[in-house]
Amino acid sequence: MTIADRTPPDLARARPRARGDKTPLRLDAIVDEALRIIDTEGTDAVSMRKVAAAFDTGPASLYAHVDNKDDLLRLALRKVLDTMPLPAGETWQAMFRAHAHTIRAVLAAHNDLARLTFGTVPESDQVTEGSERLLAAMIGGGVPPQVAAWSLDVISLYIAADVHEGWLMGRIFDDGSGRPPEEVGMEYFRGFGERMASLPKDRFPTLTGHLEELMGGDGDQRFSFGIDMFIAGMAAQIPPT
Amino acid sequence: MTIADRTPPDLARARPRARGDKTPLRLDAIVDEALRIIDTEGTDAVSMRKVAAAFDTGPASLYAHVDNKDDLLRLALRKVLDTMPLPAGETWQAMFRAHAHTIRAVLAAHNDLARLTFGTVPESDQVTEGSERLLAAMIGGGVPPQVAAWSLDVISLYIAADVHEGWLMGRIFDDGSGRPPEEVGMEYFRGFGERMASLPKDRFPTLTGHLEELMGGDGDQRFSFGIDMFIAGMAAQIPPT
DNA sequence: TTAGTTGACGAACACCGTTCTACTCACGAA
DNA sequence: TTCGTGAGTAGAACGGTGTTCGTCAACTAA
Repeated sequence: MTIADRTPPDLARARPRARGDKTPLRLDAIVDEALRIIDTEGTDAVSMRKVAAAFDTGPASLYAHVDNKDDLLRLALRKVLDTMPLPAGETWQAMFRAHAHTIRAVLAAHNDLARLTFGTVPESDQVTEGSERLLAAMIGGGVPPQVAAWSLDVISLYIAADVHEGWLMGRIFDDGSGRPPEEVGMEYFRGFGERMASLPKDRFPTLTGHLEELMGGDGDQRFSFGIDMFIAGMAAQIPPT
Repeated sequence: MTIADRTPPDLARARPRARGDKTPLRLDAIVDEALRIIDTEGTDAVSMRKVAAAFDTGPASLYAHVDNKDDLLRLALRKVLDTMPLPAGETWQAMFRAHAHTIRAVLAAHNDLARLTFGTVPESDQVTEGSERLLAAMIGGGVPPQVAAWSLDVISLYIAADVHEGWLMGRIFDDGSGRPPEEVGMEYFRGFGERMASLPKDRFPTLTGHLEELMGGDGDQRFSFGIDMFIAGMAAQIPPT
């Protein structure tokens, strides 16, 4: 996900047409349905047939409104990005940190939607506005412009990856067995911890000697850690006054 | 991609069975074929039918050797991870930086294989060995153990994401039109630059005032930047002696 | 040698994205 | 107001997907 592009002004592309006693199809309703499926079942569960079924029609009807499935997913992503709060904070560090957490929360609220940001330029005025504010704060705070500029891309990539991986890990815990996710999760990590503990101590003395550090921390803590390391690294690039 | 698990000792699970005058199926050959398809067409191009076709049989025949397609992909990933060079360097920083670049290069040599690492624990003795060396170097160099431990996960995630995004961007440039990728790429970035330059200067003064920084740098430079920021951030956690 | 196990494999299932074609509605021009 | 046309709706079909089921026969162990 790199620097935002402008949001095109008009989301409608096809005019709704009567459908007997059914509600005419509208692009925004189609996008909403795609997003609803993402929110309940994840991005892979979105199929043109499933979206169309929600409108009691077949997949072919959607192609008057979207180019293809990727187009539909792109529009779903855009809808979410347009809800992104703007960055705020007293210092560039506080702003950067808070905004990173905000982006993560917004994306994470939509299962693995975040993966749609990989390799794309988000089409959202809101995100562009956020980038402007963040960039201004960093540069105003003394961060070299090149560092500040590249940080926008790098941190966006990191956030999207973190959300995506968090979602995947969550699916491991929701294994469909009907058992509570907490139970599945504890079992998973117990098994993993046992495998780590069973590493040969003579071959892997550092790993086995720091199991607590390696195994400790939840996803939020690890994410915060990564963001804080990055911020500290950027701060170290500020020339002395 | 988190800390490595031990590589199970034996890759074969089914005994090859005669097939008339055809070569009996073997798991390692199946995995090799999957990897070959990844290397030529990317991970999505791997289908059980396509893999099976290489052995002049149908997809059902593969299921004696792998549980399912995900299993096959997991084994392909493992094969690549087992080729990962071990970290080396005079300082923990040099080692960390070099190894990050090495991991990136190994993964990037296989199109979007990197995405298979998201949300998984890699089953590779080689990767475990590498983690041991890197962790020892960092802790030996004064990095707090908790920082060092979490850095392994965070940086692996960042690398995989960078490789994956790099691949996606590469696909944009290989648009199937037969035009040289360099030409397609230049056109893409020219278009993007024009859109950035067309942002309203009064609304986005910082973005428009730093187009050169925002647009500059290739994927390698941006990756290096991210790694170096992270290393600098970690170094800032080392207590004064 | 015999019996049991299981690898190989064809058929089929349920699903997928998309295109093609026909019908008909809605809009714009006269 | 009327008529022509473009395009939204939608069924059928194409070419594809992962996987299961059932059958045959190769292989191994006793």
